[in-house]
Amino acid sequence: MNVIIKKLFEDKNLYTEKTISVNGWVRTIRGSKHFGFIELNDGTYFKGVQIVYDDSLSNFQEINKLSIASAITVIGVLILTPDSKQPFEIKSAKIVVEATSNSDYPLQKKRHTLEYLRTIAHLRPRSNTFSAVFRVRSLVAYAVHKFFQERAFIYTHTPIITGSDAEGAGEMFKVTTLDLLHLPKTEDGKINYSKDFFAKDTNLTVSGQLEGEAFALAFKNIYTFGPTFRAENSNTARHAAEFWMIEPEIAFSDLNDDMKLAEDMIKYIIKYVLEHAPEEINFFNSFIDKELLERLNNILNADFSRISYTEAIDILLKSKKEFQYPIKWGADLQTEHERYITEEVYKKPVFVTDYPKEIKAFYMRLNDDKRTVAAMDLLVPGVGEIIGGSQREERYDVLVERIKDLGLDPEDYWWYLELRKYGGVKHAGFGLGFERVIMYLTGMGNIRDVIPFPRTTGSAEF
RNA sequence: UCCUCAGUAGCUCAACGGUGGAGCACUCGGCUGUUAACCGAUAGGCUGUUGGUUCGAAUCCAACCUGGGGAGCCA
Repeated sequence: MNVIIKKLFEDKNLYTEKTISVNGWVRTIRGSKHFGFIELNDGTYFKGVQIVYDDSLSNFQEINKLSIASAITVIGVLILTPDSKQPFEIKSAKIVVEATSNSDYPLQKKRHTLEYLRTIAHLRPRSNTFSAVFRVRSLVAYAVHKFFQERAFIYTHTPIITGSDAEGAGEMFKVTTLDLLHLPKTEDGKINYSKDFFAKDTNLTVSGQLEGEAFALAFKNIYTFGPTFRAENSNTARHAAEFWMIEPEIAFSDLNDDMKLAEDMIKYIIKYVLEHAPEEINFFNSFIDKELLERLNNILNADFSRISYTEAIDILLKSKKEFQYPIKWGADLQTEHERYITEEVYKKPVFVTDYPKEIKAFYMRLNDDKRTVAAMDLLVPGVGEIIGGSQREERYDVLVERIKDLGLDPEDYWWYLELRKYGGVKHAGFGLGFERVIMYLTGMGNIRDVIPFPRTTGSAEF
């Protein structure tokens, strides 16, 4: 009976004293003259199973010389070992070598730096750390869907290639089939996009929000979950050129409903991962971030704080702390300000709301004070901004004014504006950086280490 | 893009103006319960690149390349 290792850990009693077979790769091997031990990992579980072998095997010499990463099939009996480090092991009766490896295998039986592991992105998922990271990543993706589906949200696939170049969320990657060496030009010397594949200028999406709003005004509650692209020349541990974003959009809802949804979702995800990946979380708590478990548990039991931008400015002014950047109403909060508020003042996630309209996007709803908009950022200790959202401007005339104020052309937003003409109720939404959630849940400090094959400025290997 | 730190054996690091070392890994040998196994031996290098200073440069200087940390931009 062939069994995956995950099953062995889930229900070891079912297999105790039974003959089973397992497939897997050799993580480490400790051989001596007449017997030896193999730690076998098949990828289905964070931990591996210990294989005991001795010279009763016909191919004992071959097995004893296996190098790390060799693939084998083991047939043997599962034996409980309550006095050892591992709960059970397999006493092998037969070991078949399925694929050999080489002595120059770059992953050694020792600690490697994360920087080195990045240079071998094709092999790093076999390491403990990355095995745990990507197993958690898979779980979180599932938890996101589960959370929304349980609440009757419609999963919406917004376009990856977008014709709207005015989403305003950053530099975009151009999409074209034009011959870059022989670009067609118009009479005034500009590139003639009418000759391009889509007969217009197109880019990779920086947000599915505008299309998401269209669907929210048809399905009430929707969410997107897909790849997002930013061509910013960012060089930080929190930015990637290609990342995944979750963007719920809820109709008949205001900013408070939006924040409630965000808080519920974050807590749901944390709870789900704590329940379904205890081995991985314990590993992160031991080797990556000693305070991870405590922090995650605290969040489950605490209400997220909510303060307005204006209150945040007051707190910063009264803090008497020396900041590199001056505090002034109207200026955007700097990273050092955000960190102070979430890490030192509140020591937990904080929603900051109602920012000055000048520093936020055109689609955010203008508050009655005419100075601020119904925006919210969720700041969390260690990672910074994890969510950015707002109530959307549903008033046609106000929205047109805002578009014009920012020097944009209402013509470019014709369909977005039309949504306000036909049953355009109040609605709100937010964008959640998927990778930033993974960072928060694992304690990993660099976004490059929570994406299987990360794309960042100057780097698209693999 | 800016600031800052660092590039030495496969990996992690030492040597900081005067003949480049260690641990681990690899290879070989030993070992009857290991679990980052242990013990012994062998081997492994044009010190990121290019130029400069010097009798002499891994070491000092400059530029570039690559990577880390911070900032801006944001998710």
